[in-house]
Amino acid sequence: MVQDSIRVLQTQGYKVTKPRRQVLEILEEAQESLSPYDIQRLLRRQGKHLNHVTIYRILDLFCSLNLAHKLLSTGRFVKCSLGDKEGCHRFMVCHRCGTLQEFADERLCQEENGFARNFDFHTEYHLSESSGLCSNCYRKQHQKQENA
Amino acid sequence: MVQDSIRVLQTQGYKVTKPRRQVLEILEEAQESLSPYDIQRLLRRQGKHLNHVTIYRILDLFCSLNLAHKLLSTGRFVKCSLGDKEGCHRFMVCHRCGTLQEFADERLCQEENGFARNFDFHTEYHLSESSGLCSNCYRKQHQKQENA
DNA sequence: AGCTTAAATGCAACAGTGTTGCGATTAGGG
DNA sequence: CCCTAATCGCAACACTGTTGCATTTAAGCT
Repeated sequence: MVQDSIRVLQTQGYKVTKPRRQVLEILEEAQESLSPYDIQRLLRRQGKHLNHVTIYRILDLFCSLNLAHKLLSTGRFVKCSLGDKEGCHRFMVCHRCGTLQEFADERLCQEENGFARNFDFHTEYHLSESSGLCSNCYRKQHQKQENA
Repeated sequence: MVQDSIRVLQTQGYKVTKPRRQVLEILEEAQESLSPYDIQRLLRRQGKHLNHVTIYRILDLFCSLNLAHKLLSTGRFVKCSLGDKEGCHRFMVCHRCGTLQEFADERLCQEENGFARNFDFHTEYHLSESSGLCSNCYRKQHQKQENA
C-alpha cells in the first residue's frame, strides 16, 4: 500500500512530496518492473511531469528504505511488497508477459547462506531472480505447440 | 586457452582478426569481469587501439559462440570457462572490496526451481546475488573491532 | 493562516553506454 | 598476388545516469 510507504517516509524523517507520492503510485499500480524513464513516461501520460533526475533520486531513496528494489538482471525497479526482516528477496519474472511476483522462504535463504559460508563468504543481503514462464503464459505456450 | 577459442572461430567460419585475438587475450588475462570500455582501456595501455563499436561487436559474437559470458548482474563480460547448461548463476559480491565470485550448485538450483513450481512458475533461468563480506574483508573487519 | 528553513525538486550541462549506417580495410581462399 | 565477403573504424546519434546550483516546497512553529 502507498499509505504504508508514506508512513515509512514520515517516521524516517523524509518529506512526503508530490513527486514521491506519484512515483509510489506508479510503482504500486505496475504489474511489471519499470525503468526510471518508464516511470517518467507513464507519469507524463497522466499529465504529470517529473524531471528524470528527480526520479533517479527518489528511486535511490526508496531502495535505501526498502520501499523498492532494483532488479539485478535488468536494473529496473519494483515496489517492495515485503518487509526487510529477511535480508532476502526472491522474484519470479515471467519473460513473456513481464509479470513479477515476490516471495520469501526462510529455509531457502538459510541454505543459500550456508552454502556461501562454505566459501568463507558472510552473506548479509540476498537477492534472487528466477526468469521463466508464469502459469498463464506456460499454458498458452503449451496450447500453441499442440496446435502447431 | 586463447588457442582453443581461435579454433572455435575458425571451425565456425569466422575470421581470426587482430582485434578478436586482442580481446581474447585480455579476457584470458583478466581476473575480474570487464566492461567493453574496460577492455578498450586495458588495450590502450598496451598501445593497441580498438574502436568501442568493434569491441561491442566482438563481445556479441563471443557470447553467441559461448567463448564469453555476459554477467546479468553487471552486464560485464568474462571468458566462458564452463558451458551454460545450468541456466543458473550465483554470485557472491563483497561490498567492501568489490570482488566477485561466481559459482553454481545443482542442488540449490533444483530446490529453488521446485519452490517456484509451487507457485506454478516454470523457471528457465536463475540469477542469484549474495552481498556480504569475503573472507579477507570479514577478517579485517573483525580485527578492527577487536582493536577498537 | 503566514513565516521560516532545511529538504527536495528542476534545470542545465555533462559523462558514460550502447547502436546504426556506411565507407575503408583486411583475412583467407583461389 | 588477387578477389571478395567479412570485418573494422568512423561519425553521428539515442539513451542512461550524474553533478552543481538555483528555485521551490513540506512541515514545524508561531
